[in-house]
Amino acid sequence: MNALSELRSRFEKVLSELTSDPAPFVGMIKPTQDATFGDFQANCAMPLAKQRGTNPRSLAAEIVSKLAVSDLCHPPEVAGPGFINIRLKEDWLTERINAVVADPRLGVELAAKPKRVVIDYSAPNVAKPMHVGHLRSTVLGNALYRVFKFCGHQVVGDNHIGDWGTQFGMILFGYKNLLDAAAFQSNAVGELARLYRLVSQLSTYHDSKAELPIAETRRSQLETELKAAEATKAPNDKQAEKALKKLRTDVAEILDQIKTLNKQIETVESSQVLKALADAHPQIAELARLETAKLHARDEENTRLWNQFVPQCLAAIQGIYDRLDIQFDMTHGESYYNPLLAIVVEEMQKNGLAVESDKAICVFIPGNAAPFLIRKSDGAFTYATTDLATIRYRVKELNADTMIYVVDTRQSEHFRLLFETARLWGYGDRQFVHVNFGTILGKDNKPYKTRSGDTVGLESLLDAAVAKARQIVNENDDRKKDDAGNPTPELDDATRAVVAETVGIGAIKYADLRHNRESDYVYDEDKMLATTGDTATYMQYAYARVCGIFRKGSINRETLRQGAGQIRFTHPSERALSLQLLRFSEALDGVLSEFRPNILTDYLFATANSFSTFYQECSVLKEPDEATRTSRLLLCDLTARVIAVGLDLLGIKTCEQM
RNA sequence: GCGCCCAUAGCUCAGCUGGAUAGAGCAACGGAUUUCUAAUCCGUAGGUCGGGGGUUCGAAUCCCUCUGGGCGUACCA
Repeated sequence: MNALSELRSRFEKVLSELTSDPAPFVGMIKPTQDATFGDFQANCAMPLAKQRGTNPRSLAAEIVSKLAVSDLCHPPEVAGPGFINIRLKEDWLTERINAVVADPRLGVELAAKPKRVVIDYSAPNVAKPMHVGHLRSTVLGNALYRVFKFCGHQVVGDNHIGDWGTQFGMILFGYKNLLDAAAFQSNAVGELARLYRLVSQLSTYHDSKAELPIAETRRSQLETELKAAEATKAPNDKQAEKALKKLRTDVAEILDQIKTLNKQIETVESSQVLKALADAHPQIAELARLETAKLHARDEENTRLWNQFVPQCLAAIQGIYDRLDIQFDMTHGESYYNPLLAIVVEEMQKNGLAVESDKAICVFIPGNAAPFLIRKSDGAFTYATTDLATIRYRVKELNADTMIYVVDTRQSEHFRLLFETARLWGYGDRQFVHVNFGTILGKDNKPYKTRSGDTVGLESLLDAAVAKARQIVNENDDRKKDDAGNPTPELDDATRAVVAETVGIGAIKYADLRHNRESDYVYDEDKMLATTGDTATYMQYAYARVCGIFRKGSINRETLRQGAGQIRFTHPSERALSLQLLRFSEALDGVLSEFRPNILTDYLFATANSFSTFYQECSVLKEPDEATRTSRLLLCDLTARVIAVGLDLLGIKTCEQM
């Protein structure tokens, strides 16, 4: 048990005498923000005194007097308006840290009540190559997957790929009408991706052509309105001021839209080849939709092509997963649930949850303006239907009690409606969580795109980061010198390549995980691969430095751990590092209770920092006193294990040597 | 129009179930190197937590309001 939960359980005994619901007050015991107040502080006396109408300081004193904690900390002190400050005893700390040395789980207990969790993450579309938009769901979801698993929960990682939608119809249409057979022969997936882009581009072109005049009409309308409003506006009329502002924004927006439309038209019309194709296929969007419908209706040819394409696309995606070290327990795409959809809709209509409206079948949830649409007016099902069928499958077949969706925050409304519908449908006893996250932005603070406006492919992103990492690895290794100042590079070419891959991929993942998931963040390669600061590299480097100690001292870490040596404190940095290492499980608890891996990145950064300070202050191999040397070696070993396991839980790898 | 989210140091961000002088990293400035890997460490400076009001012993955190931004808004997922 970690120090925090130990303290909390001791406090709970006392607090339960003072209140019928001690839980929120127990939660007010936290690590101190400022080390001068000790290691932990309890803030519960003030609010509890308010509740009981007594004096907070004397209540704090009363709590302290009843508290049985003399085995683990110094007598708690009451400070300020009623804070209780706690400093752990060295004896207790050394006992705990030595226990953790012998613990392969590093002091993290398995969950007492394991949950049956399904985590739905990554979910790319097979029709198009993975791009920057898939990064967060993949990285965040996999980190949560790993932490849940490590903490003893039964986890199913499910990749709910898009293999059944409109996009696939575009591929089918493209394959039948626009195929470059030679290209398909040499690189099938690449050609399918090109076809998707092409069909998508051509149908956008026709849409834009149709929309442009409408937008122009709207523009002149708005501009007229704006002029009139400007002319008639009385000074100091706040209402009119506001309306005017709104009009100006509207005009700016419509101009922007017209610009986009013109650009899309221009792109096609500036190319003779594209223009000819566009003219040859005026109904392309509709025909592509028809292909989708035929697929759904089990058309023989489309089914055959689907069976041929999907495995190839999946194999291509798998290449990226391998490189990112991402695993799933199952990959059930949308197609998997297709047979269940009609039943779901029928059932929901029968029990009155869903009704027909404008020829579509909808679930109306009170308090929500938009209905939850489970069948379109043309008879096709939507992703809402699929998601409902998926919930039923996960409950019935996988026995899930918790279902986690790692999906962009822009889909919040969908999940609110989905979860509410699921509750009405009879799954109110299950926990549903939308682990939402923000957008990855470019340096212009707009969604990250290439200069020409295309989405950025994930593969090229990885390649760029790894190439940059390779430069850094080269520079660093070439800089190494012996005492006489002669260069002594340590890494051969193959090793440098491995280190670069580890550092480059780690940098991307860490940059994603360290931010509060709900915030948007700016993708900045220079920053994530900076050789200084809060980056994966910093922790990977700390780990490599520890490994260097063992390598140089020819020390076997297993033997060391099983020896009779003990960790003891001879320097403040040893105590600080030990306390930090003992907080590992607190960090993991935090990740799971809030679904926030950034709590773990914070912890690991603080740990590596703590280690770096210790490393600076305390020599290990050169330490003459053998007991102290062994103590420090044990501390090094434990630090390395915590950092390596912690990074592994984030899906980030380490190198013995950098 | 309706709804959701955001605004914290020069920059990028933590902190948000209310708690002690608001924290990191980068950048700036000053120090540490006969190195167990300086891809490091130590220190200094930098903030009316967007503005205003309210609740409270106490507010970056909760409520109201204003301003500025982002996103979503029934048949794409």
